[in-house]
Amino acid sequence: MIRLEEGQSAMVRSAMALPGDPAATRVVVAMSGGVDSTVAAALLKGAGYDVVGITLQLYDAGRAAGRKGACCAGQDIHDARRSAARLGIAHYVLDFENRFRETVIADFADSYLAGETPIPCVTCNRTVKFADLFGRARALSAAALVTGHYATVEPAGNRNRARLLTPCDMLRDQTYFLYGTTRQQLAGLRFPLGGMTKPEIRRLAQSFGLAVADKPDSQDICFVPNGRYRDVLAKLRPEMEASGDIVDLAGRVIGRHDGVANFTVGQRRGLKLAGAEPLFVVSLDARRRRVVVGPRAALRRHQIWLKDVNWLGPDHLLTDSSGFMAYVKVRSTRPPAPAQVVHDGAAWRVEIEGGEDAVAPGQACVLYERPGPAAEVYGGGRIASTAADAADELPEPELEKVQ
RNA sequence: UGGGGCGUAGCCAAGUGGUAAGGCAGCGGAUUUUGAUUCCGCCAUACCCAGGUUCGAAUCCUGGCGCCCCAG
Repeated sequence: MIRLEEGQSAMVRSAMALPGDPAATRVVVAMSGGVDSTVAAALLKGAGYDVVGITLQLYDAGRAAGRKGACCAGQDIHDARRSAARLGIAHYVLDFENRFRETVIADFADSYLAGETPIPCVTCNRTVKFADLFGRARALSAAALVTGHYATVEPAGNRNRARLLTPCDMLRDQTYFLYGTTRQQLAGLRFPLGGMTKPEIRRLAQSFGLAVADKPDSQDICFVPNGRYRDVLAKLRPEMEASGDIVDLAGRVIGRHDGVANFTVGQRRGLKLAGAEPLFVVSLDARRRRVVVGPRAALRRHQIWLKDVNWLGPDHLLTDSSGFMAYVKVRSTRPPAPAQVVHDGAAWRVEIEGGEDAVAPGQACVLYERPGPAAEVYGGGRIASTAADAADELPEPELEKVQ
């Protein structure tokens, strides 16, 4: 039985921001089998909610069985089931394999085929987790769907929309993977770990006597065994194994590669080209099966065009045709950078003040109110294309310097 | 076959008598709920070959072999 201190319990209820008696309030917790979502379930149970745990089986359980750091198959499902039993909550495992294959994995493969670098986690969150799983939660009369993400949902309250905010523990910020969540989804979502730090979660897991307390954090793409995403692609889309030329910035052929999908913008390793200085992938040309490489200085980008934008921020920001100021992230692991965002009809353009290196089409560009914790996530989109700077020219002095 | 130069790890390259720098590539690890980046570690008992000089040679000498340049 999980017991929380009175203060803790109040904190959890406050974070959940649900009306009514917790005991009469059902919440569905998406339990991946990892520490975070397990502690989330434990906290809710401890705070008195009617907790139902759901674990999704997303891909071939056999292949990933026993693999550390995965989620949503094999060992992780067992971990989730065992944790739920220990917490004394109802628990269901739902087979979403087909749905996951048709949406997340298919999109993953198509994106690579187009010469992009996809983020399957973003697709998974907005479709399988927050659409399909959400539907099941509603069918169970749940007041909210809860996950172990490090992020914060601020319910609508008097405002006409819920807000997505960065968490307290910016080292664990997962909003980069959540920008695609719709306003409607957001209204029914809760992330109770948003106010806590990872070390705190580990300690809580210990104190609750959870077997997963020391389980390693998940990493790598969950449905890719051994981190070799190429093997998965080769099975799904054999045509992606086609070899092609590696060319320099001037278009000269300087090597061969064995499949565009093995590379992403900014990548250094695997080119097998020895030179005076390291070479990086500057762009991919899927149509001509070309990998364009250049020196580090050629990676800098100041301008980005977005597609499939999901807007979560205040609508008044979109009324000014000259755009608005925001802080943007083009990868999960770097702090957001100041930028001007111009929204012109269907087109979204982002001008990053200092530029960012290695901006890969297919990756996400997420817009923030400001850097740091408790900052609003304005939304974001997929990176469609990029330009070195506003004038669409490479910065000459830098290029000369490296030659 | 006159003259000159060069031959050091997969590539480039430092080292001119004292017991093999560095970069690139590669491999391994750390970091990372995507892909990358980054960081750390590993990576020539061996310096084209054979003799010789020397306490000691990749470094000096002799002879091969192989490249390159100039000249005719």
